[in-house]
Amino acid sequence: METANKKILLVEDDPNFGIVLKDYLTMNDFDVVLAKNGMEGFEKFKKDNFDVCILDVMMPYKDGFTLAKEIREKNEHVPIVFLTAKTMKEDVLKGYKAGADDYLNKPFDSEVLLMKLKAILQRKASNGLADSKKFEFTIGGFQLNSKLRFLKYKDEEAIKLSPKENELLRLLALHENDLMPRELALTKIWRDDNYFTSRSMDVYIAKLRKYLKKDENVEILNIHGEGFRLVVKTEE
Amino acid sequence: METANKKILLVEDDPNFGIVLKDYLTMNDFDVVLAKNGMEGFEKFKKDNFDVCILDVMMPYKDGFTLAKEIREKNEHVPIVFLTAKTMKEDVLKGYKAGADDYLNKPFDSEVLLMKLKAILQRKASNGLADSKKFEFTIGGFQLNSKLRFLKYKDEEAIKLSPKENELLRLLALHENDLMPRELALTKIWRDDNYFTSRSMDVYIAKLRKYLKKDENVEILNIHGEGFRLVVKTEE
DNA sequence: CATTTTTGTTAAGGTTAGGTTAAACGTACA
DNA sequence: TGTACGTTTAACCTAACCTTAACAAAAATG
Repeated sequence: METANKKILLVEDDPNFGIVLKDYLTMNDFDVVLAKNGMEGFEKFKKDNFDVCILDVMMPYKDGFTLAKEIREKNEHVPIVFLTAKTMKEDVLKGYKAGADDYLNKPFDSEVLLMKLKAILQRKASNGLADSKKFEFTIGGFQLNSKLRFLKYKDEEAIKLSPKENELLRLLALHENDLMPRELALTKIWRDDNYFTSRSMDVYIAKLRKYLKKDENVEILNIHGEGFRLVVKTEE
Repeated sequence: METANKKILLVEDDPNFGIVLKDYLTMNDFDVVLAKNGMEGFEKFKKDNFDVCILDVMMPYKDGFTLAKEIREKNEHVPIVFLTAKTMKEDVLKGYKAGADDYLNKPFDSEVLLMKLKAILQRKASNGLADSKKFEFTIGGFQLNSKLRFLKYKDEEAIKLSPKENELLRLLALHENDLMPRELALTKIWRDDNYFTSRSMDVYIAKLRKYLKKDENVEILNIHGEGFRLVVKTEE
């Protein structure tokens, strides 16, 4: 499981409802930042990294849609959920156009909100869009702890990873089953993209392959000229 | 002509409702393929490329969630909208887990559905999934993943494609059943149009034909002096 | 129907990217 | 000053990729 709580930006102008909802979410292990209007919401958004934004539609100074558009300009992927007083078709369309991920009509069942949040976060996570804060990975029969830099296969003793081994495997894991471009690793880990750093990376790929050999369902494939792909075969 | 209608796969077991909804969507400039159950829906999905899938949740043989999972295995990105009879919390969560993009409760306002579809298509489009970023194709019994550069026939092991093979097949797929002008491939892929590049392209056409031989309903036809045409015969 | 042009196909050749191992290098630290 | 560790560089080899050549077949041309 993930250790760090997910961060939510909640923008709601009704102070009573805002505080109740904030407390409810906090009780359910979210870190909540509450803003009283669109203006304040945008300021707070810029100053932090949020996993989800929950925006009331009807607000003074800056309504939810306008705020959503501004947020989208800063961050293309952060999930946005709208809260609205009643179902108005125009609002629904407007919301989706502003880049909404979901929609809730007030009054709503708080449990439904919770489930939607969980589902959205899970979807984003599995889509690989998050996260610079992810340190623990399951790779087939392996457990990678990227903070403590070790790789453990089933019940065997953990293998210690060097910084480069660790970062490279972590990048691959973040892109599991997808392309991890050569250039990405070189710029992120080696901070330079030339012939020698590239060869160095190949050496590390070889090392990782050696470690991962223990599980035949895990392998690092090369996509010629593009990069590498960490594949985990899921047998039936 | 890039104004081709968007293609929808509609899977709905109630024949009356299915036909009415299909007609309504057709009237609104969508191309709709209707399937009566999950089984049939999956068959039809495999045989074509859709822009959106609308799935009823409650269906005989194969329910909407199972179908959604199967669709996700073939295509990671196609938007999926669920139709469900009533709001059941478990279903909402299950749906999002299966990779839903949206959710509608029956009975629903048909205009709302239209708007959601438009919004979803727009969102996908603005997220850069236009022509230039489309990389998953169904070609008869084949699945082409143009990002990861592989071609998979049914459940056989994926064939790796070289960059040129991949781009060429992708261009052909983008013009499925239509002319893909020689000159287009040469300028887009080879960046030069002369005798030698043209011969090189012919070599690649031969390679692709060899791969595609596995499915006798798929072939690359030559249009003398013009270009090539990727044809997928749909029997029945 | 002979000739030219275009396409189909296979194979050889050259070039570059990647796989792997080992030695060299650098730095921290005992 | 040496040893331990992480990293880079070198070296050698294989695999992947693309082009070119060569010849055959098909289609257009006059």
